[in-house]
Amino acid sequence: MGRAPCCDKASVKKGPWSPEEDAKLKAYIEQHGTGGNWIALPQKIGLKRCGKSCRLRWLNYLRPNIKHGGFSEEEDTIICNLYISIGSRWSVIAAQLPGRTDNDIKNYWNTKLKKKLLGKPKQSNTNNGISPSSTTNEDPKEGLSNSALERIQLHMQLQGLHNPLSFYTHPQLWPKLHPMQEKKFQSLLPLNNQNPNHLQATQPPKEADFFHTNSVSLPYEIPSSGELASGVHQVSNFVQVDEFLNDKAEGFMSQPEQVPEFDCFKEVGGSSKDSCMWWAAQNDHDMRSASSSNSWDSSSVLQSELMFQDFELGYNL
DNA sequence: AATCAGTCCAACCGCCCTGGT
DNA sequence: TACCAGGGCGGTTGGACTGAT
Repeated sequence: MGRAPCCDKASVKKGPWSPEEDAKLKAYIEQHGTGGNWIALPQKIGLKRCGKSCRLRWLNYLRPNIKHGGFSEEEDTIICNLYISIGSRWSVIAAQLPGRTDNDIKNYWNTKLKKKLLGKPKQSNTNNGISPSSTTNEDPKEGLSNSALERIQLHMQLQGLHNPLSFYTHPQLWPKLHPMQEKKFQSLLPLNNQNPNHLQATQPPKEADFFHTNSVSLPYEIPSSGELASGVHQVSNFVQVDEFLNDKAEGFMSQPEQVPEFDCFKEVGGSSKDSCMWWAAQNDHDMRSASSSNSWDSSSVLQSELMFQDFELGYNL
């Protein structure tokens, strides 16, 4: 079975667009608009292209005011913050960057920015053995999504830490949760660990407990137990954290009173930009000077509805 | 000069969502 | 309410390009 194709694949042209095809498509849309039907559009103008292909070509290349390449540091900041907050929702991220397309941002992230931010695998201890490349394999179905892993890594770096686990040993660095989220987060903790004020374990975890609880195996190098200080915030099931990060956990959305300020936008547009400019130190990975502010407000995911509104504005040209 | 590996990015694929009937 | 077509989106692919050997 399977869904019927949107067009006759045998009779449509694939591959790179020719200047003539571009000109045809652009001229027609500028004059008549899309007519609300991409599927029928190529037949109208005599293009042997799939309607979806036309739509993609228009949105990603022919649309007016499209920018290609040359991402600024401010754009990097926005992309990074939004990726941490909402994950790989490229269309939403693109809506915050005028002239940028989701495809462009996605490509930029996958080919450049991710490497720039997470760094390449190193033998040194500058990133404590965490290897971005290692997050792309090793049976991801048993653990966190790659996206969630990257976001955790990025957030750790945003905290300006060499040792990712030290994040969990410094409660002052933990992200500020919205009361509703904190309540939900508490429900993910072991019963003996539900102190709403401290989010601290009552005893040090065993080695690698944090990453291996519930047989979830993470592709991280786990430090020795000696590196784990007491007070580690232990979560019983990391998959639940993945859901938490990915906004899958119930009870967070669609309640207007839960919509807080969107910190990352304040930082980008406001004066406290310092906390986002941490990659300026990318060459030496010296994050010690980075802001200690809790720039990652997990509740920012609650802003997705607002961002979708922006997205609509951005694409309803 | 030839070959290989890595990078980049335009374009495609296929699933999910939504609106119309 | 169920079904269907089209739109939207994220993930992936393939080919061109570049740099290293």
